Amino acid sequence: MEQDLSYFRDFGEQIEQRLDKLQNFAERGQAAYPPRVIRNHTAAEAITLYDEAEAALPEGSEEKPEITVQVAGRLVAIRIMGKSTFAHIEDGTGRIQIYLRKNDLDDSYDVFKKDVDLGDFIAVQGHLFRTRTGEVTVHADAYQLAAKALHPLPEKWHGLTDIEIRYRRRYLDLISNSEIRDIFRKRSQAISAMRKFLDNEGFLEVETPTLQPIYGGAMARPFTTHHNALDMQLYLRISDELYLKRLIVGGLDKVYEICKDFRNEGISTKHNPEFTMMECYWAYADYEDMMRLTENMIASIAQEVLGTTKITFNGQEVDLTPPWRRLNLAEGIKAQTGIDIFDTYSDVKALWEECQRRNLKVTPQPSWGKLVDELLGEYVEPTIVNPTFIHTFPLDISPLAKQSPSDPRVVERFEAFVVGMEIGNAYSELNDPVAQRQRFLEQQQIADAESHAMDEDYVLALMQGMPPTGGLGIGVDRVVMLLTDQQSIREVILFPHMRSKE
RNA sequence: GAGCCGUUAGCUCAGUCGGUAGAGCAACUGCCUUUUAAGCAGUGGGUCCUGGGUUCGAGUCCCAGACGGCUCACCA
Repeated sequence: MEQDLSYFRDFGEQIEQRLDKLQNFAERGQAAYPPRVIRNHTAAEAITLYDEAEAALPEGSEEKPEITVQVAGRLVAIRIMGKSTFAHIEDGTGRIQIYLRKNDLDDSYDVFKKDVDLGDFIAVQGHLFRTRTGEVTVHADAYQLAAKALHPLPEKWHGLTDIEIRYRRRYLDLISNSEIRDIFRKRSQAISAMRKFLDNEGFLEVETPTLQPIYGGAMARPFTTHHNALDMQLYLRISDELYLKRLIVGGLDKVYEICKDFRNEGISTKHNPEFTMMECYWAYADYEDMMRLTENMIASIAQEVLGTTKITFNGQEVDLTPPWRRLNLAEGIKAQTGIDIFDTYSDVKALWEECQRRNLKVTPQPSWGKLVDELLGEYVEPTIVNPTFIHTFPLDISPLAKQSPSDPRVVERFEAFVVGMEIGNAYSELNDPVAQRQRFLEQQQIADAESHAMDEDYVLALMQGMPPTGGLGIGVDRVVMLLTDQQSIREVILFPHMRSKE
């Protein structure tokens, strides 16, 4: 069938020119998209090979290494000087310069000048040499087009800076901005390091449902979907907490899962509708054990990825070295505001009036815990730079956490903060089925969109008996933000959520 | 969801008081056999985000909308 190129010709002058060049390859009987090309060395390997061969020569030797390589990559720079040309190709390992001469290549040199473009992939065979300026370069005996690019590359000096295009067409961002590739390499390393740490600690990696009949484990609005064959409404998980704790009931004493959670809420520099969460549960541990686990895990990830636990975030020095500071929530609030949430403001009304005076809003209906949380968010969290565990939370905003034995108003829970950002949340898990059912019922009284749903199937699991357990959730994207010094969560998610055009 | 800012050539950006739409890179045509943001000479390339309005005349002023960024709200 005749190829219809009219669609592509509409993309403009430069695409048309490239289509014509594509045609030229076809007319010469050369494949523009061959099934394979020969590539025996990466760019980095070729350079290392030459460096090492050179170093192996005797001191003061006039000899030069004779090494033939076959490299391939995307053409990212071309400098044509009449009958000779320098160019750079780039593969996943980096860049290498290539050198082409009319003398060596004859007709195919002219083809290169005429029909090969910046952005195309080519395979080059030749011997390595070092240029006058000292750069290891492949002197080409032959080259072959590996894949034609129809679109020109972004500008070579400034790269691609348009944020919208960077996110929507991340491949362009990755092609032209090497520091972006580095961020995502670090993200991958951080997740590997997290797995390695948890595996070493004896945790078992498990997988639990993304599609859930009842959503739970967090206070958030869910995405809903529908299963046709079963004709039932399902929710995309907002958390995997309740499933993981069922596994603790089942005797898997240390489990973790790294997965996407989905929350149908606002988008911001710290929130993406789908985000990556690590949750782990540890039988016979409590929230203080989880603090130690958290600080050791984050420090170990930083060490693995960055080689240090001292980092810079937004110009601030941050030390992730354990042990992290422990700050009692009530004491933190008192220190920043003078408000004593247990004494003067121990009832909702008094605290609410105080918050009103300070122009703080709590929706839809204020409870003591929500007001305390508001004060925390407003006055304490922003002051935190170095990692801090804020612990001992109000009970009414913690329906899955175990009540403190010394004070019925609070639970054994902490949130981990670094540079004003919450990166983790953990507690001694509530394992009393009667108390848990009661807490769910109390949540029903609140009856706002984000109160926790009654989950009788989960209560049934607790009725089977769950050992005392510590649980922890870590916002993986935020940890990556921290490690890569990025202020926006979109910079650490390859394809952040975007509104569709039109 | 609200407020502020932005959207001009493939990319990065100028565009004065409302008066013929500009530069660099990229592209095209020449010259150029060790360059590296190669160089030199020349040429082409525009839905000025979209739709209305004001005006003799709108990239520029007004209104509405789309998309994005930041801040706020909700949240991790």
